[in-house]
Amino acid sequence: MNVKKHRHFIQRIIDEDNATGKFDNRVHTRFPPEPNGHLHIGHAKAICLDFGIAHEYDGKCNLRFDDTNPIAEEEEFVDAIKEDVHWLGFEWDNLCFASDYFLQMYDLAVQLIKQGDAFICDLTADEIRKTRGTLTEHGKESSYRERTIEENLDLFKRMRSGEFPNGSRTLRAKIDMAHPNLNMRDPVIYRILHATHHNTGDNWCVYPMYDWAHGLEDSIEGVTHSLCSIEFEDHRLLYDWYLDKLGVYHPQQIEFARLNLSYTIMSKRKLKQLVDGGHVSDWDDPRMPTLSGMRRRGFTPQSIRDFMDEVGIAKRENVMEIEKLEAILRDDLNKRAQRRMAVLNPLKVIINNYPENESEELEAINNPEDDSAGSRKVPFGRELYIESDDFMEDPPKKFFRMAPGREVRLRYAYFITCNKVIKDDQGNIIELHCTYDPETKGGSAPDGRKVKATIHWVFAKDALDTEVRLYDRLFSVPDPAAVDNFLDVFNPNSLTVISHCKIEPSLLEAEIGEQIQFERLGYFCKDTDSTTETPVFNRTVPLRNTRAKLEKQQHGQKN
RNA sequence: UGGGGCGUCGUCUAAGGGCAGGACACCUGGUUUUGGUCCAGGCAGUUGGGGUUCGAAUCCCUGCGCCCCAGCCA
Repeated sequence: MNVKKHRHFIQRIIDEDNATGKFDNRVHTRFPPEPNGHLHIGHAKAICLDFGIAHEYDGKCNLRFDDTNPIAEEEEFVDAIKEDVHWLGFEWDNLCFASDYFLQMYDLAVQLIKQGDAFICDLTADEIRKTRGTLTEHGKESSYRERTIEENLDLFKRMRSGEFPNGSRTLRAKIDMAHPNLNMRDPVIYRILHATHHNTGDNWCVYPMYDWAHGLEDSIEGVTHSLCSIEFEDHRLLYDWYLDKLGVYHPQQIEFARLNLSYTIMSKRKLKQLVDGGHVSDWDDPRMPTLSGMRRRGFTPQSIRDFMDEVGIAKRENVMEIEKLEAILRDDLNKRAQRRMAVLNPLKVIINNYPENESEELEAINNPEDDSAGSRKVPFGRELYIESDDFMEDPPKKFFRMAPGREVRLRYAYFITCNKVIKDDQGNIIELHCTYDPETKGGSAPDGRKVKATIHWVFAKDALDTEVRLYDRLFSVPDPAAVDNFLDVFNPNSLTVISHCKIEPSLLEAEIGEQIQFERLGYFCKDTDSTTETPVFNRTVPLRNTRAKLEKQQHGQKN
C-alpha cells in the first residue's frame, strides 16, 4: 500500500524552501493567462500544476489575467478562460488583473528612473532592433541613454499624458548593451499604445512590457513560486534584476517544460488562424485542442486531470502521444458512460418469421462496469436496422459478423440467421431477410449453442433519426508545427458528418454533453447544435478496435 | 559562433551512489451477450569516451546531439 509517490523537481524545491523557511512556509502560486484566445490542453498542464501545488501545500493560487497588451486582448476571452478553469475543476483564491496594478507599476517605473536605472529612448522599433546587436556581437548604447533624470521624468510623464504618438518613445532599463543575455540589453519597459483596454478603457496610453509587469504582479500578489514554461528561463535574470533594483518582495520563478501533443498544435497564434480562416467552426470546434473544444467533444475534466498526472513535470522537451490521451479518456468514459445502441450506417433487416405489427421490450444493461446504472427496456420487432459494416455477402476468413446462412446474436435480443440478400439495380445491398429463433430471447440459446458475433441494432419503427459527427486528428502528420505551413497538413478528414443515423428512443432524453457509449462504436455526446427535430451527436473517441487495426495491417501488407 | 537549458524503452516518466521500474504503444494467450472492458505473459532504454568508486543513469572531465533567445508579443 503506502507507495511513496514520486516528487517532481518543483515539489522538491518547495519542500526545501519550506525546510529553510524561505517564504515563511507559505506557498502561493498563480495561473497567469493572457486573454487573447481560448485556453488549450497545454494550459491545462500549467493549471493543474499551479492549482495542484497550492492545494497540496495548503496554499493559495490566483487566477491572474496578464492583460498588458490591449491590442490583442478581449473581455470575451476573460469569460471563456474563467469558465474553462472552473470546468477543469479548480477554484481560484483571488481573481486578479495585471491592469489593476497599472498605477503601481507606473510609480515603480518612476522610482527606477529616479534611481538612474531607466531612461526614455527616442529610437524607433527598427533602430532599437538594429542596435541590439546579435547573438555574437554586442549591442550599441542608445544616444538617449544619458539623459538627465529630470528630463526622463518629464518625458515619461508626458508619455503617459498622451503627448506622443505610438512608437515614438519607450522607457528602457539601463543595464548593459554588451550583455550575453539579449534580454539584458536595455530592454523596453513601457511602450506608447493609444488603444482602448478591455479593463481600463482609455485611462492609459502607455503599457508595460511582460518582463516588467510579470514580476511586479507576482510581487504585489505575494506569490512565492512563479511557475512558467521553459522559454522564460532566459528572462529570469531580468525578472530578478527588476525586483532587486526596486527592492520589493521577490518571488522565485521556476520553469518547466510545456506540453506538446502529437498530431496537433498548441500555438495560440495558429489556433486563432484556424478559427479566423474558417478551417474550424470556432474556438470550441470539437476538433480543437482547446478546453472549450474538448469539453464540447465530450472529454471529461477528470480525464484531462488524469492525463496531466501521467504527463509529469520535468524540464526536458516532450511530445505526448495523442493515443495516451485517448487511452486515459476511454478509461474514464468506460466507467461512467451508459451504453446505448445506435446505427451509423443503417441496413434494413426484416425478420420474416416475426409476427407483423407486433413488438416487445427487451431488457438491456446500462453499464456493465457499474451495477448502479441499472437497466432499460429497448423495443424490438420485425424490422430493424443494423450497421451495414456488420454484414458481408462474401466474408473473408476473419470476419465473424453477419453473412448469408450464418447465425449471429442481436445484442440483448435473439439469434438471427440471414437467408436472403435484397439488392437494388446497381447491386447495392438494401435489405436483408432473416429468421430468428424465438428460443434465444435475451441472447442465449437453451441448447447451449454459440455464435461468433454479437451485433447491435435498432428497432426501425421507434428509431430516432440523428446526425452524427465523427472526428479525426486535426493534422495528418505527428508534428504539424515542424511543417513550413501547418495549413498544408490540416487533415481534410478531421470531420465526417453522417446524417440519418438511427438511435434507440431512450436517447431522446440525453442531455447536452452527457457521455454515452454507443455499443461497439465509441463514446459520444449530444452536441450544442442539437435541435428538437434533429439531435446531433459528437463522437468523442472510438472504442479500441483490434478488428479494424488488424484489417488495416493486412491491407497495408497487400500494398 | 554568445548566452540559457535539456539528453533513460517507439512515446512520456521513475530510480538522486546499491536489482534500470511504471504507463501508453506494440506482440502472445485467456475470459466475455460490445472484435469493448478485464486478466496473464512478452518485446523494448540510460547520448559517445574517459575518470572517481567495492559499486555510476546518478558524481567529475571531455566530446556529440537537440531546444530556446536578436517583438515597442506574452
